[in-house]
Parts: sequence; C-alpha cells; structure tokens
Amino acid sequence: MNVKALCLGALCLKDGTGYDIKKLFKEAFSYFHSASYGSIYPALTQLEQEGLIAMRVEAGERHPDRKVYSVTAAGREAFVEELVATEPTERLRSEFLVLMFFAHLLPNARLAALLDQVESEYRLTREVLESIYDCPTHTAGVRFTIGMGIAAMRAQLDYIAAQRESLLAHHAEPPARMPGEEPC
Amino acid sequence: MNVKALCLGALCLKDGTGYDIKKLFKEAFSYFHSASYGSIYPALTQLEQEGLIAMRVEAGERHPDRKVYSVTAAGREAFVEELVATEPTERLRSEFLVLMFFAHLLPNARLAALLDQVESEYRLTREVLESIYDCPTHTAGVRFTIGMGIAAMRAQLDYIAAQRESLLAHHAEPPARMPGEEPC
DNA sequence: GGACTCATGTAAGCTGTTACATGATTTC
DNA sequence: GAAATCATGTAACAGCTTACATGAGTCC
Repeated sequence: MNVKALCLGALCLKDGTGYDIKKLFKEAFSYFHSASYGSIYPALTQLEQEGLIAMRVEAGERHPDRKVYSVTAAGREAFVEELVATEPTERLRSEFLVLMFFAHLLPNARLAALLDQVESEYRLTREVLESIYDCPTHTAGVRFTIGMGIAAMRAQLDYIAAQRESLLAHHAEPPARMPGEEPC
Repeated sequence: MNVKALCLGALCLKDGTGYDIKKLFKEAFSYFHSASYGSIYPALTQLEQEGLIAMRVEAGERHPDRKVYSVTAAGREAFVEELVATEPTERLRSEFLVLMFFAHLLPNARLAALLDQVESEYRLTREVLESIYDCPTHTAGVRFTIGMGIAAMRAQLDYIAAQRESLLAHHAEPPARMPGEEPC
C-alpha cells in the first residue's frame, strides 16, 4: 500500500484536500504510516487522471482556493480490491534501537539523554493516542489501531523505566566472555 | 543511518562477508531494521573505496571464495562519529494497521484471517527474540534491544487476544453517530 | 510583529527493493 | 533427488523525502 492507495483510502472516509490528507497522516495514521506533500499531491493528480477521484475547486474568501477531492464509485471499488489483496506486513525502522544496539560505543551521558528523549516522545505519542481514543465516531477498526498504539507505547515505556538503572550502571562494562567463547 | 553505516557497524562487531552481514540483518537486527543484498554489496564496495573497511579473499575449499571485510581504524572512528550524531527516530510502517483502520470495508472472514496471521507472526518473532536473549556474549545494549522487541510483541499479542472477540462480534456495524455529529 | 495555520505544487536526488544471473556444497 | 545454505553481484525501477517556491489569514 503506497501513498497513492492511502490517499484513496483517506478520501473513502471523507472528502478533502491534499492538506487535509496530510493532516490525517500526521494524526490518525501517524502511528503506523507517514507521507509528505511531495508524495500526496502527485498521487492526487494521478488518481484523478485515472478517474478514481473527482476534484472540485472551492473558492476561498478567507483562505486560499481549495481543491476538494472526493472518491468516485470506481475509486471506492478499486480501494476495496486493493485492501483485500494487501498482506499484513509490518516493518519497524528504529534508529533508537540501532543506537542501543551499539550502546557500548556511546558515552554514558549521551545514552542517558537518548533514553530521556525517547521516553518523552513515547509519552507524547501515548497521550495523543489516548486523547483521540474515545471519540464516538470511530469505527471498531479505527479504535483497534489507536488501542494498539497505546498498548505498544505503554509496554515500551514500562520497559525503558524498568531497564534504565541497570543499563546506565553497567554501561561500558565489557560483556562477560570466556576466552574462545563464540558469540551466538 | 543508512545501510552503508549499518554495514560499518556490523563489521565493528566482527569481521565478515556480505552474506554474514545479511544474516545479521535477518537475525539480530531484524526487529528494527532490514536490508537486502542489493544494498549491502554496493555499500561494502563503497566503504572499501573510502578506506573505512579492508577486504581479504579467503579461498574456499568446500565453499565459494569469500570476501571477508574488516573495519579499519578510520572506519571505527567514522562509525562512532555517525552514532553520536544520530537522532533516535523511529518509524513504523504497518500494512496490518492500515487494514485494521479500514476493517469496516473487509469481509469478516478476511478480518479473522488477518488477526490469525499477525498473531502467529508476532508469536514467532517473540520466540526467536526469546531464544537469543540469554546469550552471555551480548552487551547490555544488545540485550536491551532484544528485550524491547519481546516487550512489544507480548503487549501486542495480549492486545489482539483481548480485542479479538469484540472486534469480530461488532464487525460491520456502523459506528454509532448522531445526525450532524462531526467526526473528531 | 512573529508564529502558526491554511493551501498547492515541483524537481532533484537519495535510498532501497526486486528480479535477474550463477553455481557449489550440504543436509534430509 | 530436492531443498536449503553458502556466496557475489548488477540493473532497472519504485517510492519517497527534502528543499524550494509562494502567499494569505489568524492568533497572541
């Protein structure tokens, strides 16, 4: 599922502009996907050319002109087809865990700062997700994704809190390793 | 941190071939990063040209010739510099959660199958991580990353188990929404 | 007056994947 | 005899990000 398909999906929920879709990526989608204007606007142009979405211009009085897109019947059908064919893959890309993997190469102060930073980012994400969880307009599926994010954030925060002390205390100690022992 | 930097990092742990590094990505790194041969081999060529790693050929008797790379002093320095300058960003890209977000567009059977599939993938990941957790050669940092993966997998498995019934029971029910109510 | 929000787009370029190409050895 | 593991690489392409370019309105 690329950005194009996700824009189509976003418009299946509600008509909107490229700007609106970007907001959706920053808010509801943010825990599991992201996209920049540089991919959203070209995607919308293409979708329109393919007849999967339709565009109307709303002249602005107190704001710039908006190009409001809405999904067509063909577009809705195409999106459902795409959904059904999509495999539930996941991939995490965490520079934080890369840094932790090589923690023995970092100064203690930097390590402590990293943990602080990530902790506060996780906390913020958790708070944002918690604040939108209870909205009555959410479908069960939407609520499931938000809840999944909250569960992950909580577990990761608990884990960091539990490990912090021992990690900083033992930092820079070489691993206990017998001569000739093979790494596993 | 791109694949090139991570190859350099891998060689800071232990000399090895491109094939060995790919194995590291499939095993120890797999929870938080990935890379294919198509990016690893060109990265090694470049790193060698830059003098950050050195290559020797081990003629194979019972296997193909291997190009074994090892990090140079300059390479080790460059890697530490890169590490210190790296921000602890994270991004998840989950097609699974996209599918769940649009669950109301999927048939019930497909939804149930998705949950089964993801559950068994999480369980497998958790088992693999648990099986490598106790190795005495791990640094504290490496153990932290493995533990983080285990904590996340456990939380996500618990969450799916807790939500499954109600999700499938209420599936396809329209969200309770008052006329004129704005989505949030 | 400054910062933030609303609003749309392009172009260059980075990064990485997939598919292809090859072939020996080892394990079941 | 089949499948998996070991081993190296290239080329085409997908896909996305960053930086640039522009400008009005609104809130503090």
